[in-house]
Amino acid sequence: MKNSVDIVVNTDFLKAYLISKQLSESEFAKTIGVSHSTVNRILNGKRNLGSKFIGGLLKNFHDLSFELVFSYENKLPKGNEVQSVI
Amino acid sequence: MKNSVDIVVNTDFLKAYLISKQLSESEFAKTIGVSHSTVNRILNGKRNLGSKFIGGLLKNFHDLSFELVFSYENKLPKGNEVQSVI
DNA sequence: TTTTATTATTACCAAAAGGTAATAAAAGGG
DNA sequence: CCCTTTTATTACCTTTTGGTAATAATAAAA
Repeated sequence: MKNSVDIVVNTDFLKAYLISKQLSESEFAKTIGVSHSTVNRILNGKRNLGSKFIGGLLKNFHDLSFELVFSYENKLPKGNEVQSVI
Repeated sequence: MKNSVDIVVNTDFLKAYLISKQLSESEFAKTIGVSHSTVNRILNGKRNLGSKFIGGLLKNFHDLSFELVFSYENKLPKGNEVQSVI
């Protein structure tokens, strides 16, 4: 399989945003229409983004634009990940 | 589960775009970094969008913007879909 | 019309994302 | 400090998405 491009979220930005708006992960999750665990895992880098998260966020937080919150990340084909040198 | 928002693609627009650019589904798939079957299923409404499709498209086709190709769709919680009357 | 190549569709399976519910951690109130 | 409430984390399972490969459909060439 060739190189693909995933969408990733700027977690530091989003965490700061939630703090500035005094929103808990659960409140945020409820607003964008996903479960609190989904939000938690995404903020902690344990899950990639799905269409629900992206859509829910952009649809419900009009002060957050795609460019502001998300970016692209090149994913190498299976088995070609960069290995740790340690 | 509450109402969630999915991202959907304007299939008519995208199909017309591919024709205008003389791109087959396979060529398009290769460019955006997903398999041809993924493209086919999305164009025919048999699959929802994933982050790879969205990211691959926006990253590789700079004349296509998020607003131009995608839109939002409210999904009702499981078991609350609108039933056919027939 | 048969053969070959390209394009589109789908069955099958693997990987990833999402939810529920249980648990842990943190914050307040007494 | 103990009890309660809110918030965050994760184990377990279900649903959805993605790829490969097989098949079907279409087109182009001889």
